[in-house]
Amino acid sequence: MTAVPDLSLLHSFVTVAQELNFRRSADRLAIDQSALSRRIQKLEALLGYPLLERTTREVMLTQAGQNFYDSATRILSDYRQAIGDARRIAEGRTGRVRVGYMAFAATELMPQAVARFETRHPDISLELRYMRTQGQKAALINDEIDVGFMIGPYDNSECQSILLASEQLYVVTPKGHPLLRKTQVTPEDIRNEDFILGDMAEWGEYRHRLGDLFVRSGIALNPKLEASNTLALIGLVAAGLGITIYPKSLTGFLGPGVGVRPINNSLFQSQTILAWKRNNRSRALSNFIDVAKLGEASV
Amino acid sequence: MTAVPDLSLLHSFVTVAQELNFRRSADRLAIDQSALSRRIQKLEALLGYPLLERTTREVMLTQAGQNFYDSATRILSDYRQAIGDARRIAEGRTGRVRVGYMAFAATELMPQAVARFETRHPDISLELRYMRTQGQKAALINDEIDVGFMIGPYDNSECQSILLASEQLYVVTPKGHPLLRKTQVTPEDIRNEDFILGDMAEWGEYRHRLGDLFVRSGIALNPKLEASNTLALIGLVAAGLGITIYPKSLTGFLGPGVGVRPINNSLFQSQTILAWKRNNRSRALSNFIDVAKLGEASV
DNA sequence: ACAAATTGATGTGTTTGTTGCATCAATAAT
DNA sequence: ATTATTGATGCAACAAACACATCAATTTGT
Repeated sequence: MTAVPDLSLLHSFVTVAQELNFRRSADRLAIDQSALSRRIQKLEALLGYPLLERTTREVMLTQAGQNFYDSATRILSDYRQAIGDARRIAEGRTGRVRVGYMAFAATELMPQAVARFETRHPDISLELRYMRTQGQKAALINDEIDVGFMIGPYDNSECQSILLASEQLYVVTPKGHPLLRKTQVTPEDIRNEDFILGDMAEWGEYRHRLGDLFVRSGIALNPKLEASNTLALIGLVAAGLGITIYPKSLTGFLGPGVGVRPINNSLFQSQTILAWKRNNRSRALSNFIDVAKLGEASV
Repeated sequence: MTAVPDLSLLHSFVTVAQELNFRRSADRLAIDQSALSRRIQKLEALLGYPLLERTTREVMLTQAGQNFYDSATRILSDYRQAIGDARRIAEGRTGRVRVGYMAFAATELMPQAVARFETRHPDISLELRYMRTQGQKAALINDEIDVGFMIGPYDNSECQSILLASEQLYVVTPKGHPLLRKTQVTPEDIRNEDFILGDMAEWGEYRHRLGDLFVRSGIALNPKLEASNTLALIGLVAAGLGITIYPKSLTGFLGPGVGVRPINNSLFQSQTILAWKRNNRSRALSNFIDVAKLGEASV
């Protein structure tokens, strides 16, 4: 590894190269002229070639010195830039937060958090990535995202999370379905309905959560059909092949062919959490979390 | 001006960021672990923000640290590159030599020197500029060229020169001219000839030199015609309007309409020198001079 | 469950390197 | 000829960085 002269030497040289006068340069550097003279000597000794041509009356740059000066100023400037960049990141005034989000947060929670964040922290860039809950968990562990809007709860020693929203689940039925005659339905009401759900690949975590809910309510969850596409799923419901269950935030996006009713049971909630890795000390991230908390569930 | 941490600190940080272990890093840096620990502390204190997250068992980069590391490696790499570039220039292994040349050197001296130089120093680029002797002198003083092939001698305290060639002067006459009956002519033979010379603007230095020669030979130099263009000048000679005087190296480029004879007098020589500024310490230049010397006059 | 090893941090005396002061020789200006 | 200014240098004083020994915290090995 090549010997790399200290920055004090480099800075001294740059000053002398600008002033072409040791005494004035020494004044600017606030050191003695002799010290500066020795610094330049040391620099040249380390490099192994002269940078300055000096007589007792005049100082001028050698060709190598001219070239080195050009490089040195650029390097010092880059260095200061790097220090400033890192400072901005450390202070959270810039940087980047990679945000994962899934469908249930896509309509309200994530957009609102993002909107608040952008006004408060315009210097911090956000990268939004649509990922399902499972993918977000893996992405968090692998440091591919910094924070994720996902279905909760999530217990993992490496991660921390807060509950952002607990929203009522709704049944989605074809238009004219008997359930729509009531203003709200109970778990009992849907015990014998046919269910159409997204397949495990697409709805993995949600399916697990729903399965859990039904077990705890003493109802069997037997999906009659599976659909891998949301539009297709709603289409199947509208076609009268069965019903499905959606969180409230998505009930406004279902089109005209279906009707919705809330499930009147405190268990039938979908929790959306915000999760991040504990060891991620990014200031930008903590800023994002703070902002996202403003929409936190008051439950 | 922002405080700029020393390179030893920067280098230490880069090492730790790579090893993520203080002891191993200290070994690599060949210093004590405690010294390294303090270096990192000092760096962070200078910057004002932490770069590393350390527990007693683990070291990891903060975001600012990661960013700073990326910048730091690039900066160190640029720095080493700059040192190497300047070294190559200092050693004359790269660089640029601006060469001025005039007509008398254009056919042999300059091309041969350039050819030798390009094989020996392929990394050094040459810039060739056609200039007359007077122009070269001004260009040397003004640092517009590094070295010049010109008519000598040249005495100037700022410049140094070596004699490259001293070539015989030839009379150039129309075909069938009486002087051509002799194998060589004397100054006396041309005492009463009509002379056609280039004008002062084009032939300035050469005219001065010729005038000097004629005075020292006791012969008046009365140009009958002046031409500003070399081809026109030779045309006028071929047309029988007079004779002119050329150095040997150019006698092969005169076309069919004229004849040439050497002037049998040791004074009638044209000296071509290589001149450069004394304070030009460019290694590339001294390399060029060394190569050009190989064609030096043995006189 | 307990001892041994490994982590980074810290207290302390020593050393190395840098500085400022005074002065020098060389050169330019007056 | 005198004076002022240039960068370089000898030397003593100082400050910063260092190695050594040790610490508390934590993991590893048995």
